[in-house]
Amino acid sequence: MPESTISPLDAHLGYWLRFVSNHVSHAFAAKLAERGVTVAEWVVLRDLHSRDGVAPSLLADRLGMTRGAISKLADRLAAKGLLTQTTDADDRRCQTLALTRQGRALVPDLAALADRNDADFFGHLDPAERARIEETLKGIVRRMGLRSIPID
Amino acid sequence: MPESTISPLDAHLGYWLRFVSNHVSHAFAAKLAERGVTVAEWVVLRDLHSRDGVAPSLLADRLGMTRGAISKLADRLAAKGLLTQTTDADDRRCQTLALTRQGRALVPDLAALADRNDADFFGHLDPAERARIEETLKGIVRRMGLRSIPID
DNA sequence: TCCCGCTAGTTTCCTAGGAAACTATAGCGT
DNA sequence: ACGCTATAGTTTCCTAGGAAACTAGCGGGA
Repeated sequence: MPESTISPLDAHLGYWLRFVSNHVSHAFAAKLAERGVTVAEWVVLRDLHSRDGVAPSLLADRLGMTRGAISKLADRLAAKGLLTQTTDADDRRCQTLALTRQGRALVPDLAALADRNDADFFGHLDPAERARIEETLKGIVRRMGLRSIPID
Repeated sequence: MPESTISPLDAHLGYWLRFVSNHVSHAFAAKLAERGVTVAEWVVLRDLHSRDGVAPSLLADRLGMTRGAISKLADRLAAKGLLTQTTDADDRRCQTLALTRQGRALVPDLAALADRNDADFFGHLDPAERARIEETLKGIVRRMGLRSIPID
């Protein structure tokens, strides 16, 4: 089969999506790193900020990570003093993750970084174009029944 | 700071980009896995199919990976019999990576999987919308001076 | 010529996360 | 009450890749 009949990598929309998405994430990761936080950690912190006091397994489900990964992630965040892991009194298998004061205080700060990062990459877009792309992406999520919050 | 004034995760276009992009990649990875190949390996194979006989460091540069990572990746592909690593005769520090017959034969097969994967996610899009998104993404790549082929 | 420095590739150590086995606890059925 | 089963979380082992130290080989300058 001749080279010319085989799709090049960049013939796929998925390629361009990943290309941009990777750079957006890496840039964001670099910004977060200055605060000593990873992207996965940010997602957990942001999630807990809205709905504090959550079971690890629920978090795993929402973030599309395994319970094992969440277990370690929670340990790391606890070690940094950003959240607490409390074993439930009535069912000692379960635990509840909650932000510490420090963790809660950090979130707005990190959210500002997220805003800035998004503006860096997409701020120049015509708002209508931006909205159209967002709608298209959400449409794909709906159409394909995609669920997990993206981490990696 | 009240919860309502802090951007939610999904307020960012980068979030939706990553959301879709992750699922596209995971789906593709699953398809490739049936052929015993990873996404990173596919990218190398496809790249070598166009420009065979390439130095690892050049590949590292193009793919935005470290030389160390390419070194291991090349070893894996060589172990699978898909490429050869030849030390250059005139400068014995350098080596040349080239597809084996088997590696070359595999590429069209994998390219078909890539086509199918892209169609699964984006096939339903109005071609004009698709083109517009691709153009916007390429515009960001140009505007920000992004370089590496996306792997992870 | 001999060293110095540069370059190509490798190796080691580290991190993050998945898979699956494992532990502890709860709650049900008999 | 006793066990069986399901559930929550942990741990172990594995993979992939980055960072940086390391090795080998080349070539230039004194």
